[in-house]
Amino acid sequence: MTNSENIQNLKPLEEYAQFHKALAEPVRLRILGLLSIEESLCVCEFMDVLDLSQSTVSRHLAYLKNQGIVVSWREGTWMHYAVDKNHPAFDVLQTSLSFLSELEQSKEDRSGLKGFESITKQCHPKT
Amino acid sequence: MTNSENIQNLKPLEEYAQFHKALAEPVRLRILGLLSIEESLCVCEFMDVLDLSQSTVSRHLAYLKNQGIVVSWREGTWMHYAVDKNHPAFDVLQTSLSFLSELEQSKEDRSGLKGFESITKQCHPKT
DNA sequence: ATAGTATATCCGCATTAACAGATATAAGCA
DNA sequence: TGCTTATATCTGTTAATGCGGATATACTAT
Repeated sequence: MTNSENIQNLKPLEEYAQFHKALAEPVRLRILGLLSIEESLCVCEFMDVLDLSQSTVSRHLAYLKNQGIVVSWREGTWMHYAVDKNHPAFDVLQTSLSFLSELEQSKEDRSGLKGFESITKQCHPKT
Repeated sequence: MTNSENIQNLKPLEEYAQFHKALAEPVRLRILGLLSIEESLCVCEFMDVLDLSQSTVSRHLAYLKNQGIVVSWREGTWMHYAVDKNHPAFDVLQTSLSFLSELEQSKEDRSGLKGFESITKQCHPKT
């Protein structure tokens, strides 16, 4: 029996690969960079800071939620997202986000978030 | 000026995303799992343990080398590979490999490596 | 019930990436 | 020099994935 015949052992490995795949996109890294300093954010905050369409942001957030990296909850019409501390590989995620926080782009994003908050606490209308 | 207009800041972020992309494939994770316990291995050892073709193993090793995650050197006809401790995100890699080492598949791969060594110290001929 | 706002999902398009076989290249030995 | 062995690269195929616009769904206010 070859080493890879035990399909049962492959599944956790593939899930772990998917975990890294979730972090393998600049957009999702930037989202996580923002979520690591803010308890919760809504989709339009991401839209503004990242300069991306609503559907793009929504899909990436769904991706991260599907991988169990973020949790979400709805308050009225607003969705809130936060990093999930119960993820099996949370230590890896934490180390990854520490490294991410030192990147200039991540600092720039966070500055953009602060600027956002100073203008309004609510989402601005779409234009 | 929007937050993402500073292309100079995006490059390190994209490189970091590529780093995670290198870890986002089960085959490459298994390769790194083996390299984290063996100083150096050659292509046919990977072929045997992973049950993959020579070209597939060679390409994945090239991918990891391109990302600066492994280093390689040639001794005669044999190539040797090792994890690169000088990678900027080595801490992240180390944490990732620690988590990986707890997965059953990784343990199984390492057992397969030991079995390989006990049979022969040299690569067996292709059949 | 309807309109407004926020979010989720679908669609078509374009790009990326993994696979093994075939082939090219490099090093060592007779 | 030619053969053997090890490794790198190319090729065609298949599958996966990101994008924004359009549209569907959910919640709130009137």
